Amino acid sequence: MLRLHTPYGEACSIEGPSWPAGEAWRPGPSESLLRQLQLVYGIGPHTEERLRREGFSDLVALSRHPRFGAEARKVLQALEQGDLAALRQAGARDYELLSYFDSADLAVIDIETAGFRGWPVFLIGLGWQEDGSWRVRQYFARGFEEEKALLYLALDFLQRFSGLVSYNGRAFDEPFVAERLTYHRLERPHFLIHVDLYHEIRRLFREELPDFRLSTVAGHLLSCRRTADIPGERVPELYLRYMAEGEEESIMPVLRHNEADMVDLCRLFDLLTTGAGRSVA
DNA sequence: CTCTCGCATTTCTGTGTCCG
DNA sequence: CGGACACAGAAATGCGAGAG
Repeated sequence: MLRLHTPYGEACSIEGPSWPAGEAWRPGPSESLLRQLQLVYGIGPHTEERLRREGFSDLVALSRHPRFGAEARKVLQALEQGDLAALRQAGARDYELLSYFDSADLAVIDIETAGFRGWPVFLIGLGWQEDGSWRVRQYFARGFEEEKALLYLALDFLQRFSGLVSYNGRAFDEPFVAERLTYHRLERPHFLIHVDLYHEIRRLFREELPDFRLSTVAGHLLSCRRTADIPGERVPELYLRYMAEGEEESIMPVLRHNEADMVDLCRLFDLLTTGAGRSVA
């Protein structure tokens, strides 16, 4: 555990594991987006199927259609220019816009907090790709008084990334951190894309999984079993005990839990984007 | 051209589920 | 406990074909 100095006091960083990443992709419009006729206003599932039967297999073909051609050309232009706002407007999800980003521009994030609302954040796990490898790092606050320094360190590190990857982070991690930044009068960072794997995995594996908690999903899709992991709801209790008693042993299960979540998240990301990550890290 | 009917799409409303 | 999103079903809107 490394003690780091900031303008707002001290916090800690912990270097995590590193392992080979899945194959990188070439940024640009993706094939699957080009085949999505429903990006054109006025086309739903039924019309898309009918158009396909008539031979309009992608947006390029549809651009010659008498009725939908003009609108299809607009979508094509947005695809070529990488106009993320227009593509979102047309119905593209952030996951589908990933192809416009280099994998090195994305940071995976998972936070641990002392409670659900109004409580401080005390641990921020970050994962990223560097030279073809995944790397994981944690920023840790040993007490509530170190939260601002922790946020400063995480923010400083995140500056080099333009996108976020999380699990339920749109609803939890991002608004939670935003609220803590406002509390500490720190500026909120802006990301061009936020891929929330929770919703994507729910859509893709709706029929196959009993529930969609991260541990369940990782157990099924990554064939990994966590030994002696703590459930998330015990995190606040263990952190409060750690602060009261100062015993490093009480917080170790939480640090390991967050690290395991981070590794699982990075590997799930690899699995969805490149099909890699099935092997045990 | 105008009106109407039937179907497809969009919008609205409600419910369930994850995160510590 | 709050908030974002997916999904499902209902209500509203839009479009095109056919008849007068």
